[in-house]
Amino acid sequence: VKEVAALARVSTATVSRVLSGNGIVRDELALKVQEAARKLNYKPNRVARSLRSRGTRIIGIVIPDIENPYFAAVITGIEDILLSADYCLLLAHYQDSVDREQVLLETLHCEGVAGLIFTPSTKPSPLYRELAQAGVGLVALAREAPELGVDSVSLSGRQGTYDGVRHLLGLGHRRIALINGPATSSTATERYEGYTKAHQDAGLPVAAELVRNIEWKQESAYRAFQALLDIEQRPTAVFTGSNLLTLGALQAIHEKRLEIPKDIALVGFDDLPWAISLRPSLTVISYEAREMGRCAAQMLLERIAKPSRPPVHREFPTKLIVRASCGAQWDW
Amino acid sequence: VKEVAALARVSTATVSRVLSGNGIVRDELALKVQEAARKLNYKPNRVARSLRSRGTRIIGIVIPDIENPYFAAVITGIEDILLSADYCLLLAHYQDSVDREQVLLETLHCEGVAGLIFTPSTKPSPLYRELAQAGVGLVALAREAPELGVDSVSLSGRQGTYDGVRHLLGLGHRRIALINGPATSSTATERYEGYTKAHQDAGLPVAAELVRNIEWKQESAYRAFQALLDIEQRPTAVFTGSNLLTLGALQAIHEKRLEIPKDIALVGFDDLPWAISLRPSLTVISYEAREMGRCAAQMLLERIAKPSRPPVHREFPTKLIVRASCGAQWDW
DNA sequence: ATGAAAGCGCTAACAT
DNA sequence: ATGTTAGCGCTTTCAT
Repeated sequence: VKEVAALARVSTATVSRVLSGNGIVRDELALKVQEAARKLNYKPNRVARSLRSRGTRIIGIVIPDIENPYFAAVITGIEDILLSADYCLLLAHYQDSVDREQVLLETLHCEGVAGLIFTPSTKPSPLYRELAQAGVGLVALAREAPELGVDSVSLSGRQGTYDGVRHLLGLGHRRIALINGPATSSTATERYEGYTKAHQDAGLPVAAELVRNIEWKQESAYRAFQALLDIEQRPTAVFTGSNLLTLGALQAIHEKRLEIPKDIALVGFDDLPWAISLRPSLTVISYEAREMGRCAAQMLLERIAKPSRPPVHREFPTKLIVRASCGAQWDW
Repeated sequence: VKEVAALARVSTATVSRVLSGNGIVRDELALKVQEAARKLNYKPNRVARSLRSRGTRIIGIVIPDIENPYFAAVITGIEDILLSADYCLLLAHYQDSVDREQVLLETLHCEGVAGLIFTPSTKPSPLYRELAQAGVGLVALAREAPELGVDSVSLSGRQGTYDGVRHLLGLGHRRIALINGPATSSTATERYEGYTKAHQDAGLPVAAELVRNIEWKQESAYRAFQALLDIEQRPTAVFTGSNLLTLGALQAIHEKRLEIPKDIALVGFDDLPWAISLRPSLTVISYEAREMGRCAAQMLLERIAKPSRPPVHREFPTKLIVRASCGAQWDW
């Protein structure tokens, strides 16, 4: 700063005012400062700025699984908004590990992030509350965290599952398997509720043996569905609770040389690029992941600007995209 | 710090020494300090630390496309190493936009990152050089940047493509299409070289009209391959230069009701979870993306520890995984 | 509207 | 081995 100040023949304070956009400076001087800064190729040191002004321009992104294209899309949406607001993104990818989540949250705290967009693991760590109290803006994503009382952006997984299962029911299926995440996961619970409700509304019972709670992993889904295909009264359709689970179920189906949708119909959560390239193409529950990211980012910005605002919630709708795997249409 | 120092009845310097692990302190005192810190729930302010010690513990990750699962896997590998070395990751995802890359690099510079793992767009921005001169450790990933003279971790895309194409050639195919990225991309160039070499080694000519350079996008691949399937002497096989391109080609093939591998055989770059769930399962060129990430992170750590070390390069091998789409085996 | 000066929370250098 | 002190590069009072 000093060099710039010297070159522009002003004080460091003025330089700061010009470059950070705070305070009022005569256009004439401002120009001189900018020119000097350019001439010296001066880049303000953000660390020093953060220290002095007691606040960074860093937002932490806390997510369980970045290899899930869904989260990748969300991140892209977040960037759309936050980068143009001159924030940068600190990635806290905890790889489905609660311990790791804990450690990462502590680091984020130390780094003094201005805000956090987070998808907590099963039960949100108490650290979230601590961060909130420390004045860090929080927005919960995809998984609700009502106990924290923070802004949230979620997905109507219940309705989505309901739509998918009802669609299968409407197609005449009476034994519909549900390959779902762990019972401890709120996401999985939602899916289960939708599944149950669809049966109830149709006046049909749900068969407990057709519901499987497993890890959100392809391999687990593969094994679970293998087993399910071996039971006496094999299901005639399956609803899978996420993209990875769909892939696992698919593996099991192929291995048994079953034909989709003739032998078994399939509807899965999450639409992804490969869903249309599969044969048959996949009937899925789709939603605007990127849009959700944008929304969360926007909320965070507003929260930072107005910390006292009462918490806001927004639920994104899902959409049933009927393709071939459910058997409702013949064109693959 | 002061409060901790007061509670432990030592100086702030001692507190710093204990908590940052530098300097020597009597165990007795160290314990007292740690206890005091815990009691006060004290978290050192990393911003202040960075300012004073002239160096952050932040590493920038510069990548073109986070929605590509390949990059997501690389990031996971990077985390494996860097998080345990107490670094955090600043995500600079430039979404295939050169302008965005530029802006992000500037931000990273201002944030004072200690190092950078980057996959540059076509021609590496001069900012990389600037960063290197400013003492930031650089490791190039996936795309070479020989002009920068920095450490690099790359992939033998040439050999991989060679293997894939030779495999198809060996199966008797003589008209093999190549769906490739833009000619300006070094990745695409490599693929092309492998493709050409395989033909040369087999004493076969390459038909220029079978080679298509397009954007790394599913939609582009779809249209390109649609066109390719309409030409007079239709190709009997196709090699796709990346996962997204494979998906696009698949779409075109399905649309024309062609059967794989009978009507058209397919081998593609990148192995992904869905490759085995497709029918027929995909023959692919595979490689250890996560391992590449680890390697890059390791290199960066070494570079930071020893800035003067001559640049190191490491090329990861690829592996041809023969499944069903190439027609070499009957079991799907 | 501008400048002078203080100080953000730490750690490094120096002194003991 | 520990304490004292200065200062990292900026922004923000407080004067003027």
